[in-house]
Amino acid sequence: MPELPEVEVTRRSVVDRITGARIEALRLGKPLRWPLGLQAQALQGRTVRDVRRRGKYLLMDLDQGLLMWHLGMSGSLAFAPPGQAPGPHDHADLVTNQGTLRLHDPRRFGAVIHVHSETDPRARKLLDGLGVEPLSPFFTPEGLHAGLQLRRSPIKSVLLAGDLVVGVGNIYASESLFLAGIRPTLAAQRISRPRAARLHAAIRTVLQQALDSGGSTLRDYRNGLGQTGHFQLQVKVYGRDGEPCDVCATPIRRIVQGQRATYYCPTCQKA
DNA sequence: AAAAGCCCCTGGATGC
DNA sequence: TGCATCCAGGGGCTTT
Repeated sequence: MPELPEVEVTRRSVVDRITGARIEALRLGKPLRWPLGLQAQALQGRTVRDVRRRGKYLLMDLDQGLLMWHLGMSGSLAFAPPGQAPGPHDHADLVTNQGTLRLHDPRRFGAVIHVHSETDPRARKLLDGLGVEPLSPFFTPEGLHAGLQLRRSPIKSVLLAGDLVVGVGNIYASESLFLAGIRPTLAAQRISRPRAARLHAAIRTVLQQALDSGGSTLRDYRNGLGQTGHFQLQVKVYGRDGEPCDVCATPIRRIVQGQRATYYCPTCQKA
């Protein structure tokens, strides 16, 4: 679920309130994807300095150490109403003097990881292979084109892989390719320079529009204030199998690539 | 080194 | 209503 826009919306909705907070406890529920790393005890008394985002990871800088969060497929991170006990799908409570940040994650693909710093081997293992941030100045048409030249996989799979450009998940990969007019099955290396430039622009446009809409809520997603996103109301192809394309009325098609659903318009997205 | 598959887990929708 | 099946926004790990 949570792709770059959802993670970024979450970050923005919690950063002000959690920054400067003093951690009283980290209470864990059912096990998440990875073990915490250090002792939850070690977090007691630490102060939150900042919350950053790298790809789909939230990086919470502490006065000593770093807390990494991942929302997986079904996770959301939000302040719990005062006094409300954790439910069956609440698996981590960061209790602070400025409120309790609660990770709600029914499928438990999410993670909370405590490391000494970003250069900790455990952190590096997860962060080192990540691609460029699509909304940063380091994401350029030339760089994208050069990276695509090295890949023979279908462009949709390359976008999803996250080692070239981060944060583009299953919804936004389909949406970006639609906006760029590129067929998801096209081998990445066959994308010309001008089309790579269009794709570059499309990725930025789609992610920015999603950010402006507060992300997409298909089922579980909520921001740090418990609010849903609305970008799902603007999708052109994702989840619209058989419905007419907004542009040309051709029925939208659903295929499977790498065990994930892909949606596209066979008319608007030629090869 | 890149690419393809497998798997983690739970709940909701659909179909019989 | 009950049960089986399929599907889901991610991504690390293993194998080829």
